[in-house]
Amino acid sequence: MKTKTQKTQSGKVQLLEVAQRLMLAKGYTATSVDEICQQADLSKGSFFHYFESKEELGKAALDGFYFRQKEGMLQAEFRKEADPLKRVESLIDFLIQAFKNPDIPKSCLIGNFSQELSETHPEIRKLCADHFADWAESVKSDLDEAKTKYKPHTPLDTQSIADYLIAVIEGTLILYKAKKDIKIFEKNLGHLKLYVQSIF
Amino acid sequence: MKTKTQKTQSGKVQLLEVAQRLMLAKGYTATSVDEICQQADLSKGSFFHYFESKEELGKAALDGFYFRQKEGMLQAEFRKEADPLKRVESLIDFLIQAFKNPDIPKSCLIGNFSQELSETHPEIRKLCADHFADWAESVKSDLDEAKTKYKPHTPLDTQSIADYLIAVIEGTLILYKAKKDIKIFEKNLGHLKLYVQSIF
DNA sequence: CATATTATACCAACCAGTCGGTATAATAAT
DNA sequence: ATTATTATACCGACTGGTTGGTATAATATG
Repeated sequence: MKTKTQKTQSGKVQLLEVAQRLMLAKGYTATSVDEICQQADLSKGSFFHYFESKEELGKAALDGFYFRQKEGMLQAEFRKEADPLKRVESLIDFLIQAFKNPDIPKSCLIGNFSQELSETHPEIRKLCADHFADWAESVKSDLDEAKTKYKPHTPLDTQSIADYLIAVIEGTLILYKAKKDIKIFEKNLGHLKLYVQSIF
Repeated sequence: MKTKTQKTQSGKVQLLEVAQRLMLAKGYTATSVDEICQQADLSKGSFFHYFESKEELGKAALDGFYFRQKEGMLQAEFRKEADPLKRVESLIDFLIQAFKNPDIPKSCLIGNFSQELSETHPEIRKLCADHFADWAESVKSDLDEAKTKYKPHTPLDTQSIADYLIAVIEGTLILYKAKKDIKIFEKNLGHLKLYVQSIF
């Protein structure tokens, strides 16, 4: 019956989870392979059995992070909302609520890696750009639907509005890390929501 | 007459400039004291003559960065604009123009340090929070003036609008580092400007 | 048996920081 | 004015520890 992983997760998954947690908090460079192994209760030999380098682990952690975020979004309740504009507004409300949850890390691996590694790790920079683009695309498709439905008088560049939404989130995370005041999420995302409403 | 430092800058200034440049590009952790010394053409002995630790250098570089940015803002032409609302709009235009200049680094030491060090270096985190607060205060005072002058119908939380402006800038920098497309500044700051106009 | 997983031992390079010392110049004492 | 004292700027070797990474072997697992 208990054929696979009954006591604990596989070594690879464990390493990825620890790496993600540490890198969300301290970034890529300040997170050492040794510390990851320690906290994953595995040896360095195991680490380099699963990942051929720290950078490969970084890429895997980044992909895993984005995949989980995307899954969480797609399966969230607000996605069932029929009206596309309300769906965008609900996305913002969903984020406001999510950031109120103390168990949700106030950090984004894509933003962290983009800031820290864009000049030194070109492949990771590219991955960040791709994930940002994919994220923006999913927002853009709702905005396009809303545009078709509500035909606003002013011309709308939905792509750049989606990018803007991401920038507000990433910037708010940075501000939060300095101030450590959770209210910044509600306030900033509130402004963003008002803006989206104002242009439709 | 020429009593002091006519040929080259003092060692301390040189170290600070190199540190700022490297940390703007690669962050704090990935920038080693050795590399700073190499590029500043000074020995490690000299480094620790001027700074008692790497963290103290980080603080000094952070303060210096903010001071320069603030000076640049205060002396900019748009500050002479009499109308407070136009002054805020001109600030945004000023930033759009500034980011078009290839010589201006597309990076903010306050944002970088906040993201990278907030969990590990509490004193630096505090410094970031203070600088963000000071920056926001300068924006808020213009917004307050505009509020008094134009008496908008909707109630305005000028403090949170100022924070929002900073978040948009910081988030846009992160997006830029991934995408490396300079147009993101004009687009995102354009949305911000529209929002500010819409609420007055 | 063979393959996947884990551990141990090790490495060279690099890390922040220390140390003892020198060269120079400003200041004080004679 | 000359000498003694002190402070500043700087150097480069060195330390203990950490870094990412490797080589090899033990242990599971199928």
